[in-house]
Amino acid sequence: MSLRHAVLAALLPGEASGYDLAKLFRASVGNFWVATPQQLYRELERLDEDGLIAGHVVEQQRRPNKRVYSLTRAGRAELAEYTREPARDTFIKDGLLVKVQAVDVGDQPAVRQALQARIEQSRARLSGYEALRDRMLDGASEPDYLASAPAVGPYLTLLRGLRFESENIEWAQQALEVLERRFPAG
Amino acid sequence: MSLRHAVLAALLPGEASGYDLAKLFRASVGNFWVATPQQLYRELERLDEDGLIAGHVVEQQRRPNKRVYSLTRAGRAELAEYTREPARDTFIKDGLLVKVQAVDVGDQPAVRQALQARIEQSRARLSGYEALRDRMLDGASEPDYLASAPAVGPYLTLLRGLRFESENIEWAQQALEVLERRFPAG
DNA sequence: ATATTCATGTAACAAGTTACATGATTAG
DNA sequence: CTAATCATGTAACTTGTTACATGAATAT
Repeated sequence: MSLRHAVLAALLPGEASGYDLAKLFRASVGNFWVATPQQLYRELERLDEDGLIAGHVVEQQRRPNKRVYSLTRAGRAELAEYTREPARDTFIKDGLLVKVQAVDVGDQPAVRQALQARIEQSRARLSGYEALRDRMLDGASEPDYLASAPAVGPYLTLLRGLRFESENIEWAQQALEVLERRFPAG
Repeated sequence: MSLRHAVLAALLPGEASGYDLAKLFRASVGNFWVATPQQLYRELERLDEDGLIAGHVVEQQRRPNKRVYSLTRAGRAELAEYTREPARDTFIKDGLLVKVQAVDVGDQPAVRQALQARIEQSRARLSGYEALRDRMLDGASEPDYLASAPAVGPYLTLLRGLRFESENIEWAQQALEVLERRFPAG
């Protein structure tokens, strides 16, 4: 299990609350590790118990108080250790592909709609990632950024997200074209 | 949960034993749904109980007997129904990306090795998918196949696998180049 | 000789999902 | 005035993982 390492890696750029992490996992980190807020809150408790992160309560006037966590030295060491361990394979589950596999016995219009929805979702994510990249680059060229930035890991994973979503769009469009030729009416 | 639908979809092209399915899920289906043999055996029992698949024992002389399952009418209907249901998002967990995210505090040579291993794994899978595609096409051109084949779903999901693995290779190569420039020594 | 393939399972444990629960604030 | 955001959790239930278990046949 390495939800714990995904959480540690997500905390690398800086401290965050459970709520912040939930947003991060919906946005950028979600590209390579999916987790629900409930999983995150539970994992944060454990990481805190194990001394890999340290939390402190930030009192707020107009908002509920929040507990903000950051990596401890032990947490950083644990992450470094993780990069040395053999990792399990990519783990993917994509219901849309199950639908496409079943399209010949299924409901064609429904499958097309699902493909169309995927295209739109991927476009939205792409925009989000492009905005994130622009914020990271902050006007610099990519080579300059990669040479001078304090860290390149988050940029590389972002690149992967960009590629993955573009790929999704292209494949879904190809699938739609095939289905249109195959079932011209419905 | 739709391991059950992934299993039903995997049985679409024809009957299979638990062992056969385990191989399928390692090979082609594993592109969009990962499952271990244990999960599969358990799910096959349930699907059988629920009447969505039917199994019969095939007695073999030189091999252990096997239980071979095929879709029932109810199973096919369940799959068709699934194509109409709203699906959850892509669900991805990729430890390699966690390592890359952590590369700046981690062990660079280890991360590079992991990237290299991913490239080799993806190349092997690509070859497997290409062989599968050639067997499906059986000498026909893609448009001819798509027009005349009894089903297009399995071909479309295979295309996705091909794209996904090519993509993996390109991204990993890009990441390696970035790391080589960033950490020229180690 | 040794490893891999064929073929199926049980049991204990760990992790993930879903529903429920609360409650103030701010943006539209 | 309604929806979304901020902020965190509990509890019940469903899944998934790992280790163990067996045993013959075939490929190297």
